[in-house]
Amino acid sequence: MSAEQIDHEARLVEDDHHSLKLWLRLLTCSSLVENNIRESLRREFNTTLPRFDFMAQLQREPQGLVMGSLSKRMMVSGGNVSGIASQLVKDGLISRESLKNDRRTFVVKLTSKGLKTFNKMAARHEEWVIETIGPLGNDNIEQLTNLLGELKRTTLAAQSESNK
Amino acid sequence: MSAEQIDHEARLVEDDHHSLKLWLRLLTCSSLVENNIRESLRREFNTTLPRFDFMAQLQREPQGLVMGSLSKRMMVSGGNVSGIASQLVKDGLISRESLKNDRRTFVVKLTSKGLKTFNKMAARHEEWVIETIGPLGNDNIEQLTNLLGELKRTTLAAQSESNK
DNA sequence: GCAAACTATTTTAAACTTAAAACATATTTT
DNA sequence: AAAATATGTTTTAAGTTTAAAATAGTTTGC
Repeated sequence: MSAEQIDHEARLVEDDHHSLKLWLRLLTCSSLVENNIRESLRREFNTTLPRFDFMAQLQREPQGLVMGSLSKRMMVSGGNVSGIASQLVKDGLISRESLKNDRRTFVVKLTSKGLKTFNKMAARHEEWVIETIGPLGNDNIEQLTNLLGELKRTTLAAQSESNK
Repeated sequence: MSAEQIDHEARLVEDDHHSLKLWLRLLTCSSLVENNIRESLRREFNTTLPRFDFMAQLQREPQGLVMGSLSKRMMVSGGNVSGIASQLVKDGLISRESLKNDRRTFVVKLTSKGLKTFNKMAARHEEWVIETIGPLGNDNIEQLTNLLGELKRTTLAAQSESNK
């Protein structure tokens, strides 16, 4: 393992461009952190990142969210959100009920059990993240956050451009 | 869609910490770019990101790679790599043969058809990435790349720490 | 008022992913 | 030289994810 420390960037050759290098490094970093968190969630709470993410979205919207909105926030397909919701309902962590005025739409909310469970997980989650990212130092963290904010803006702009 | 522009960070509340914010933003950015690339690969070449990634690793190692090494580079399970390899062999894009001295290990290489196919895809891939990330500007790209390099280092360090 | 178009969600079928078990081969120990 | 252990890969079984089709309900245009 230590003999060959390798990852997505390993594919780079000399004349590749900076954008490509940045993209591969971005992918490397987020995979590294993500695999970390994913495994911790499984180990300590026997749950998955998507389920955690789903609950996290609800935690800060006590009035609940509709499925489509969750799909957009989580950036995954509607069918996926639908499946996760079914599981969480079965586990009693969320409620799902249709709206009075539009019976196509469903609103999902954390149950009180769901909220309690989520709070426990969120506390640990933050600890893991701080363990992983914290050593980078506050200045770097802040700079990185700002630059990624720029990247997010330009990426979204490029997307809406191509959807014209 | 434009009415509620939302993503992973939407879960943040005021007193969350900087590390957490950075992690969510990292996830947002890489999901944005990744979904972009993934869809383009499907649309234009009817292939997937894992298959592309697999071939990309081989492209710069003309002498080929063993399965375990690919698994590490791609940061996915061995079984996964094994499945992708089977597909690519079936499509004639890679060859897979066992070593003389150790018949447990398999070396996979791009076939000439595989190389040709990959080169076409890689050229388009780079265009997509440049369209997406390029607008950020060279200075930002370079800074971001460096900072992510730091993050990569500290994350790896944190990991080897916890594996002691 | 009713057909057509649209919207929100779920279901389905196929592909992907994983952890763990199984398999095949190598190396080390006794 | 067995037996035990280690290594590299594949298979398996279960879960996840997606795009597309299906379903259900709503709105619009005539």
